[in-house]
Order: sequence, then structure tokens, then C-alpha cells
Amino acid sequence: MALFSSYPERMSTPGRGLHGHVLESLGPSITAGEYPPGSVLRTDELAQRFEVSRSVMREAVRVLESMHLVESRRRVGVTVLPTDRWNVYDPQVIRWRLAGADRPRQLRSLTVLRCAVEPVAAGLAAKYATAEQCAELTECALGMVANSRGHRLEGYLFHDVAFHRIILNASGNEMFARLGDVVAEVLTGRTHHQVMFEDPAPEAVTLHVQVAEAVRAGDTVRAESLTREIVLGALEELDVLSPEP
Amino acid sequence: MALFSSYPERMSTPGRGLHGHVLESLGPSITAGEYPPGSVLRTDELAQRFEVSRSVMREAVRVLESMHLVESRRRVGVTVLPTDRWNVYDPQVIRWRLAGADRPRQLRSLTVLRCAVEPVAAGLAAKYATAEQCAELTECALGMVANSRGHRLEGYLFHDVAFHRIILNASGNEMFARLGDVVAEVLTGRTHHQVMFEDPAPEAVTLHVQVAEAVRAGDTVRAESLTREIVLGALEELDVLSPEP
DNA sequence: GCCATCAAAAAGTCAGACTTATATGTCACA
DNA sequence: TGTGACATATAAGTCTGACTTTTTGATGGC
Repeated sequence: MALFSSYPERMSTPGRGLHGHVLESLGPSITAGEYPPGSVLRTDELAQRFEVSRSVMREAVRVLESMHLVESRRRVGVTVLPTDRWNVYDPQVIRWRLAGADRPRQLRSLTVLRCAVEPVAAGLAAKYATAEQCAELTECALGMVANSRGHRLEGYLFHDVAFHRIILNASGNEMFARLGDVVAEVLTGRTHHQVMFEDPAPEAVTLHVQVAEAVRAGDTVRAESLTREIVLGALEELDVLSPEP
Repeated sequence: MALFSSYPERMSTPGRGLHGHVLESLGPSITAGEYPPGSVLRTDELAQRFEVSRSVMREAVRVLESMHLVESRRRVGVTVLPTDRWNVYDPQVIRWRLAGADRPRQLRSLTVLRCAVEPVAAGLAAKYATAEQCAELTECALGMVANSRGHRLEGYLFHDVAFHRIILNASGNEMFARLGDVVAEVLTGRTHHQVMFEDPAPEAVTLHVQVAEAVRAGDTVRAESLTREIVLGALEELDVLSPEP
């Protein structure tokens, strides 16, 4: 099926090279709060701990610095920055945080972001989606229907992710399009790490089909409000499992 | 005035260190499309061009790689990635792109993002804003009023940026809060690089005052719809100057 | 108590040698 | 002529050690 060839599985970038390996270990530690803000690390010490040369360690620190997770200053060391400085939109940071302890809070703030963005994106998609995108969209919706019963969660997830990706891409807005990875992480996290014994809610499935129809019909306001229902439903579902105002 | 002490002027991080200086030159070149996607650079050659050691150049490349602007592969070199791979939410990438040639398109996609996010953020702010945040908000609104006539653009801009930052922070959502820098860049760009001979539109000023009121009153739907008016107005204004559907 | 000066500490920079992966070309064989 | 194994060259990756620069904090004189 050529339609999905545009979604290669390059979602996660495993630590290539020594510096990547170090990052994959040190990054999650920091985002998990293992080193509280203000903690000071020393490059040399880290290099010894990870058994790599200083050059490699310096490269890793540079990357962490570009994510604003740490700040490197002369005569002081590598200081861990407070959370509100972090580049929380960096896909790698998102992945690290979703893998950590405060996954629920993370999942929630990302879902609230979805609530804001996806309805607007769907409205734009109804305006600008190509015929091919409309076809892909309905195909995904049908795929969701086909996998909506009988505990076929993986198949459902696959089409769900693809569906939302297409919406975000079809909006024609680059900033929206780049949130496709974020949505994918959220949906995957929800499916894999939550109690999901039951099949997906039938209403949600129906809504997806209707969104696909609305987009094809060019009905912007309907596409927007239907998508809002979908994503508000997801938020509600999240609040049921881990309630916090 | 202690209210604004929480908004230090650390918005732009000038290239500290040699590697930062290289980045500040090479980054914009790439985002400007000077090296088309697929172009191959060699670390050694770059090091020579910028007259730095390879260690420094490698650190710079690592940072560009973490932004997904380039990809470094053995035996090949440093390949420039296509636009749809870039981390377009990275504040540094945003700044580089806003400084480049396709500023208008960039400004527009960011404003569309604002249209999606800020109304929702304002709604949440009406729910969760502290008394102090409400006070700061009205103060900013008054500051905008005070600078709305007589070509006092800088003063107006200052309070405008602060206003939207407070809204985004008061929403209580981390992802929204981190868009404060983006909004600041957009507003600054609009003021400094567009034909802005005239004073800001009186309706916009009024709307800001009303939003501050709505937030203080805890009127979520009113805060949301008023903010939507503000930001849709900004989008309209943008389309008037550089019309593209 | 305050300011200038100094020394130590840690990051920053550089140069050179070496290792490793890999794209590509070569050649034998089918 | 096409195909597979093999060799080679290339550019990134890694390590090491020496040196420089900035900045903190301590020391000491006023």
C-alpha cells in the first residue's frame, strides 16, 4: 500500500555514535529530575563516568546545552537549568520525559496542546487538503473502524496515528505539521502504557469517520468542531485515569 | 517595578564561545536555503573556512544535527536535511528563519499557530491565573493604552509582549508557556520589520483591556473569544501586508 | 569594611595520530 | 552482460595531551 510509504519508521533516533549513547543515558536522567536544577556537573568527571573521551563528552554537553537542559560556564561547570528553560518542543526531550516518571503530567499538557491545535488544523485541512490526502484520510478512518473491535489495538493505533498526521500535514501549516511526531508519541504512549484492556470508544471511531467526510466535503467548521470533540474526549479520558485539575 | 523582573532580557543567546560564533553564521545560512537539501558539507573544509579547529567545528555540527538541520554520516559528510525535518520549534531556528528571506511566510505560520493556541490559553488563564498575574495583566493593558498614541511603538511593544507572556504562563500549561518566546519574536518582528508608521489599531488596544478584565473575572469563554479576536486581527493585518491565501 | 590583586579551577581550544564505517570501484565468475 | 565478493579510499569518529582563557573566590593591603 503505497499510501503509507511516506511515513517511515524513523521516529526514534537511537544513539548513533558514542556521543549519542551518552546522551541517551544522561538526557533522561536530567529530564527525570535526577539532577535538580542548579546541580553542577563537571565535563571531565562525566567523561570518566561514561568512559568516553572529553571530546565526546563535550559534544554531548553541547547538544544538551542546545536543548537548554544545561548551561556550561567557565570555572563553574555544567549547570542543570530549571524546567522552564527546557526546549520542551524538542522531540527528543519529549521522548525522554514521556519515558520518565512524570509521564502523566507530560501526557496531559501535550493533550491540552492537541486540544488547541488539532481542531484549527482540521479546519484548515478541510480547506486545503488535496484529493490524495482526502483519500488517505478516509482509508485511515476505515482502517480504524476495521480494527475497532476484538482487541486489535496495534492496528487501530497505526491508523489513528496516520489519521492525525494527515490532518496536521494537510493543514498546510508547517508548525502544525511538525506536531505530527508529538501526537504520535502521545497516542502511542496512551495505547502502550495505560490500562487499555477495552476496545476504543465507538463514538471516537465514528467521529474520525465523520471528520474524514467533513474534510472531503470542505466543511471547515464541521471538521473543526468534530475534531474538537475527538481531542476533548481524549483529554477527558486522560483525566479519568489520572485525575488532577 | 518589580512586576517585570521576571522577564529578563535573555531572549537571544549570542554565540558564546567559538562554536557559538560558527553556529550564528552557519545556522542562518542553512535555514536561508543557501545550502539546498541534500547538499554535502565536509567538517574539515568548514573548519578551515571558519578558521577553527575540528573539535570546535564538530561541536557546531552536533548542535545543527540536534536541530535536525543536518545529518552527519561516515564516509559521506554533513548532509543538509529537507525543511520538513527541521526542529521548527527550536527558538534558535525560529530566530534564524525570521532573520532570513522567507520571514513573511514564517511570520504567517507562527501567527496561525498563535490563533490556535492563545485563545485556549486565555481561557485556561481565566481559570487558573493568580491574583498577582491578574494585576500584572491589567498593568500591561494599561501600559498599552498609555503607549497607544503618539508613535510610542517601543513602549507599546514592550507591554504587548509582556501581556501575551503572562496569558501563556497563567494558562498553567507548560507547552503554552514555552511559546512566550515565539510570540515575543513575532510581535517584535512585526513592529520592527513591517511598515508600521501608524499607531496600533484602537480596537486591538481595547480588546487587550477587555481580556484582562475577563481573566480577572474568571470568564473563560469571554477571555477565549476576545483573545481569538485579537489574534485573528493580527493574522488579518498580516495578510493585508503580504497577501497569500 | 572595601577594593585591588592573585591564584586556582574548570571549560575552551588546538593539533595530531589513530580507528571505523561505508560508498564505490574492481575483478573474477557465471 | 550482469552479479557477487573483495579491496580501497574517504570522511567522520575517537582519543590524548598540552595549552589558553575566563571567572570565582580568597588573600591582603588600605
